[in-house]
Amino acid sequence: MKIALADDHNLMRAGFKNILTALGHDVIAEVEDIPALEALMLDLKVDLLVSDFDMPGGGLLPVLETIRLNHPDLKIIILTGLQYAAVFQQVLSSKAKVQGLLSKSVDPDVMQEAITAVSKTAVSEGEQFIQEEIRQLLQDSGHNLTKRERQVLNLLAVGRSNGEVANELFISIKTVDTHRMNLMKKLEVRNIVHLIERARELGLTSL
Amino acid sequence: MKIALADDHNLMRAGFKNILTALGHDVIAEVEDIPALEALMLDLKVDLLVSDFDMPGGGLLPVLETIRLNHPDLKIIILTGLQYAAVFQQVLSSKAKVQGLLSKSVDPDVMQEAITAVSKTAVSEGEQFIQEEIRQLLQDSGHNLTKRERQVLNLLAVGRSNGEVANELFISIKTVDTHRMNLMKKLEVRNIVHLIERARELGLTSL
DNA sequence: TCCAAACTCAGGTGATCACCTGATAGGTTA
DNA sequence: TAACCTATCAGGTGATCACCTGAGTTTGGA
Repeated sequence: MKIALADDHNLMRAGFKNILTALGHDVIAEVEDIPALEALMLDLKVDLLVSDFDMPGGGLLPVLETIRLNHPDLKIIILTGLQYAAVFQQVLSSKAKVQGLLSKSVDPDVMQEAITAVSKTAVSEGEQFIQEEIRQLLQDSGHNLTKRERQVLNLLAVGRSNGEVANELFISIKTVDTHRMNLMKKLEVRNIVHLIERARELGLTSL
Repeated sequence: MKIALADDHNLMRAGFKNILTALGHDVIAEVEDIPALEALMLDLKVDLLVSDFDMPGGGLLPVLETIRLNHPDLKIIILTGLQYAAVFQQVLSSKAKVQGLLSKSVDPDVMQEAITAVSKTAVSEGEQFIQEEIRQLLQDSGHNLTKRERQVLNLLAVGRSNGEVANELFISIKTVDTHRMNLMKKLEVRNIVHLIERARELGLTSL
């Protein structure tokens, strides 16, 4: 199996490479940020892409979606050190059609299992190998914010005041206030700091 | 060289192990959280401890300080994925007398360099191998919060209001207000969200 | 087409925040 | 001893937050 590796941590990459090589695969390319990944996949042909989720240089998913267009059969396994339910949801529901989702704390054994499982089924079948812990986490998280509420939350999370949010979204301060109140009710908090904190935990902000 | 490895990410550990083994060292123990590390080092004799900084189960440095008491000659290299100046400062100024400080994005080559350098000098000499990037970061960061200001900041960072901080520290709300104002001046921000954010960037909070 | 949800906005209230000046007291260092 | 920093607290002001009720409009789905 020919594999491309993406991770911004050298040591992590070196580790993967060793593990993957030990499993009999060929790591034929490595990159350490999003732009490099995008460039690499323009003309490279690999069977599997193993990529870290949080790398510098942009969002991973949009790039993966682009890559997917030219590589309909490429298997993709994503690793992440993050523990936010919504991150996982984003990954799983992305048009990039990711086949595997693992936490970095995963056992090498489970990783091998994931690779085996992923390599056996075609991308078109839509099968996904999701680590047990992640599956659990996804079940536990229940939130249902509206589009507008997410927008407001994102702006609040980067330190905007009610007034500033109102200006940026072209709505009244009072409307922002209402959204904020609804957000706090839904997320069960009583001040901004906790609101932001909770939002991050759920991965609702744009990080 | 007999080495103990501590990291909560299995893959990372596996990677280290491969690299270290390739360099001719013996990884004779691995742990994945702070309590396990503490327990392990009670009676284990190794030459070098390679440890991740941010692991579950408590703060690393206090445990290292305890370990140091029984292992005056133990070499310690710390790795971290965090990019906060104060984290580095804490590590470097700790009584644990850490010999090496590396980012996880470090080159395996540099890691080898670090191990070599560390293994050559005695702990008592106080030499420290610090990765170039970290050295840079340390130079760029200039802040000087007082003890009380740190306390207040830590409480604010976990979502306490002025009044709550006042109660917990047995001081007046007005005093808290003054501290808060001074904090905002020193950290050059204009509201709590940014204050907390900035504090985290600098690693001033207790994470 | 009709309902429910989402989005919008207003009015009001008390608490808290952000910002200021000024003051007292203890500790450190020059 | 003087200068300085730290920590404490007070008074005040305008802005914002947290919380509530109520209500009109738009939108999407049944």
